Amino acid sequence: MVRSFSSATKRALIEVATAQFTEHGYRGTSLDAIVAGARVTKGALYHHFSGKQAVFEAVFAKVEDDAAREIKASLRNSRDPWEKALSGLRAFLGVVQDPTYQRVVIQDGPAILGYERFREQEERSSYGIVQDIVGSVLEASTYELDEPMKQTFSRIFFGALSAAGESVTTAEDPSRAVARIEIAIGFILDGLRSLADQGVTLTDPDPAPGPVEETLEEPS
Amino acid sequence: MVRSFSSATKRALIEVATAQFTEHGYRGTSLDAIVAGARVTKGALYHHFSGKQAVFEAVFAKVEDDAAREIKASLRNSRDPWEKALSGLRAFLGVVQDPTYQRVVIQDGPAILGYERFREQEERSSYGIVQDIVGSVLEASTYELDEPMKQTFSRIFFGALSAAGESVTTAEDPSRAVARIEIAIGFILDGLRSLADQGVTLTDPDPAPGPVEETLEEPS
DNA sequence: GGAGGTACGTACTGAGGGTATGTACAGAGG
DNA sequence: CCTCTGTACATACCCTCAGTACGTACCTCC
Repeated sequence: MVRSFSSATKRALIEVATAQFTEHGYRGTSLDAIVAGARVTKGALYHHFSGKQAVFEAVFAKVEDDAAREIKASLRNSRDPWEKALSGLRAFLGVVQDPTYQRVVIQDGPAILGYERFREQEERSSYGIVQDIVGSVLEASTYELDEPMKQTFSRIFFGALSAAGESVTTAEDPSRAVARIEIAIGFILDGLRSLADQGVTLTDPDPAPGPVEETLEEPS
Repeated sequence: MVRSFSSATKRALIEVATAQFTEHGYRGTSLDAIVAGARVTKGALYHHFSGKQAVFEAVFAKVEDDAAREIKASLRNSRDPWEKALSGLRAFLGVVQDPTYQRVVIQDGPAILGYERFREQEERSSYGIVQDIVGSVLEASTYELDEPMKQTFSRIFFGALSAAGESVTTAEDPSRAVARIEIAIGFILDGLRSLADQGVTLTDPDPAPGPVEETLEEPS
């Protein structure tokens, strides 16, 4: 998890690759360009990585790691779950404005890693954080909430945040876009909070599926 | 917009390409495989398309088009904005379970088209629909809502729906996942509705940006 | 001091996207 | 009937680039 030192060559390769992937994307970046930038040859690259995709994965992991670290750091000061959600949101909106994060994680990530691996990676970083926050917020706003529903809400909010973040990047005035997003998310959270006072129950419908699922039926 | 007939060869190419892209993704599909499947040669392909990317764009456009048509059809029966939102949601969750939609639009789309063009395309189809629904729902739930905030809410909801849809595809039991999502979205909508009764105002902060913005302050 | 492992460099191969050119055919005009 | 031109392909070739095979310098430890 530390990824620690590695060799200087490997660090250089990742550094150059990060820049290249950010500027030209995965497809637009050749291994020759990477090794030239790092002042080595393909022999060196293939000594440290199994191929182009492995280089991308290393870059991806580092970018995600840095993002997660930054967001986590922003949560240190908040205690109240609602306040925590807001500061986490601000940090996330900052991260998502980073061109490298946009290109590597959002744009190329799903296609290159494949959706399975992409989600696994996100699970360990930004999504994991969102999951924690959403969980604590929802636990504070309803009387009953089971695990599946918590997952569902987390997914929904994570998607909302991602889309919101992306919209910031293309906005003519990013800072005002961020302000609008905070208002919108805050509005949604207010709505949830107002329901909390009424004590709502949120559980998975049909919670015990049972081992008897032989019925293979055609849905029309 | 009709894309009408074209030649039989072009249709065959798009058809085969759609299948190949769905199964092996953009990178995993070779032009040789496409032309072989369509019983023609590369000469034919390059007569109808400017290259591999153009083939993908044609496939993408068709998939998005079909999806939008399906969702729109589901809205015919509903009049109430809240009810409309729910039936649109169900249709969207259905569309997103299509493997072709997953692979072509969600997974490969952003990377191949580039984020700019990807968004432009979505603007014209699924996102446009979401925008309409979100707009009418929000207009029914607040007294004041300006255009920028409407856009912001649409982005957020669209991201939420996309993420929710994607989570369906990887769920062990998709039908239950859909049920959970409907509950979650319904819960959020309930929250918004409860705020509507209180008459909230949602407008862009600092609507007149004005040239005087010298105050650069650190939020700490 | 030589034996083995690490960290590269060099030269090559193959796949695949793209191009240049040839060709069959269908209508239009003389 | 016969060129003439544009369309709709087919064939052959090129070129980039990921991946591989192999060689080599250096360092360590016995």
